[in-house]
Amino acid sequence: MNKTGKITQVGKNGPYIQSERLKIYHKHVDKLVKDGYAYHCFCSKQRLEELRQIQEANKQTTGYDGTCRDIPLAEARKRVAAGESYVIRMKMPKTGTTKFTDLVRGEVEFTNELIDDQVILKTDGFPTYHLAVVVDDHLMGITHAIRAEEWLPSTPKHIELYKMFGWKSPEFAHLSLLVNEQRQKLSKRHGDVSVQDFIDKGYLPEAMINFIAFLGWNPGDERELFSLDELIKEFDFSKISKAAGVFNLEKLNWFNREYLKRLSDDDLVERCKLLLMEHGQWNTRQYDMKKVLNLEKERVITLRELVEAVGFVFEEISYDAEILVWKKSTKEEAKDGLGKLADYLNKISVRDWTKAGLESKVGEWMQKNSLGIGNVMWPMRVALSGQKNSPGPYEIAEVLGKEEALKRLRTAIVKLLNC
RNA sequence: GCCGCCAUCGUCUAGUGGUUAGGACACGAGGUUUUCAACCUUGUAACAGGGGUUCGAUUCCCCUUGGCGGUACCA
Repeated sequence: MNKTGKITQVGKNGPYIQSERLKIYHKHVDKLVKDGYAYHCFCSKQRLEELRQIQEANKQTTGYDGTCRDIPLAEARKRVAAGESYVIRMKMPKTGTTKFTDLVRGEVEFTNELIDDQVILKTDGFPTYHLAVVVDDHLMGITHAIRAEEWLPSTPKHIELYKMFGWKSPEFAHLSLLVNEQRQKLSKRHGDVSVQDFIDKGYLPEAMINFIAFLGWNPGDERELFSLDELIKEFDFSKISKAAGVFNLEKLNWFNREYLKRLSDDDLVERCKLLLMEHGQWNTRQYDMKKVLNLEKERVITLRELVEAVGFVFEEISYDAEILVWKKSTKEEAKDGLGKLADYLNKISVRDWTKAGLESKVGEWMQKNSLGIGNVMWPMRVALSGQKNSPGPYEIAEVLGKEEALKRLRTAIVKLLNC
């Protein structure tokens, strides 16, 4: 895909757009018809519909009844020339079974008689998937058809088509479905979300890949964190599980947090860039983005949550004065402590204004003056963040810088005076 | 209905003819902690049921049950 979202040609077996391959499909269908492996079917949709209803009413296997199967080719051609509309169906053998070895399921066998004469070319001249997949895969040199389990029942049709063309069929591997909490196949119709939705929410691609890969595969030992390269290196069909996997959001969240934690500062900033721009917080020179993002990195699940969580750094904070008071403390103590703290902090040089510097200096100062959690630590943290729950006071102070931190402390003191 | 696939903790799974059935997520408890997270310790929790085969089955076979998928001029 290019920047405008248009699919561009990459391989050397193109064209890759179905409408541009119509001639190819027609050529192959013609061959099948000529060889007696496919036939024109003139049955109307209406007749087919009625047929199915009757079959259902009689509890029979539904499927095409073969009405047009034995129309001589010459006659069929005449009817086509006369303008009758038609489709082309493949002529499934009526006897025997189709057996194949699936790379994940092992031997699978289907009774041919029960398999429908599948439409391979529609009235509008387009192929159905069944024809297209076989023709394309062969022409494009596909060696392994790896697809979801929902295709397993139509595989005999594909194998039969390969035989009709005289081609070698690829290896088949039918992967178990990914299902939702209700254990149904994941689909938009059930309100399930797409990969793009997760990316938009700020899930990391590598976490998604790791998570999904482990839904149905694992290395056989207890390792869980795998990069794409490692997955490729260790992958083995025999280790794919056959049961459907439930898409478990909790586990994805865990993976995402693990990957988030491991991101380098630079990488983290880069990945949050777009999100920060959305919030109008990208071009603020005032703060060091690496430090800002590190503030909340270990407390959130997604990048979007991260950016939202650090909002308090950039925005004017508003909060209830009451939360400045620690649960085991009083308003007076908070006010008093905050006042003393502001005076003390004012004397600290900008050079010492780091998390570690503040921690040791303020710690020492508190000890000397018998101050602590209730009158300093808690109110300070709330004054800086405006939140009951937040990162620690010293790290926020460092990020905000001396000037902004002191401003927020003074605001808090005023708030306490007025309530 | 018919055809097919599948079946170990709630979830993802490891595992073997004889194991205290292991791990991870989630959950519970305790610890650490100025809050929330994080972190550490720890706990609860599974072989769907019934028949075989076998000295012995969670493991191999059959049946049942259950779940899912397919049954289109969709993919």
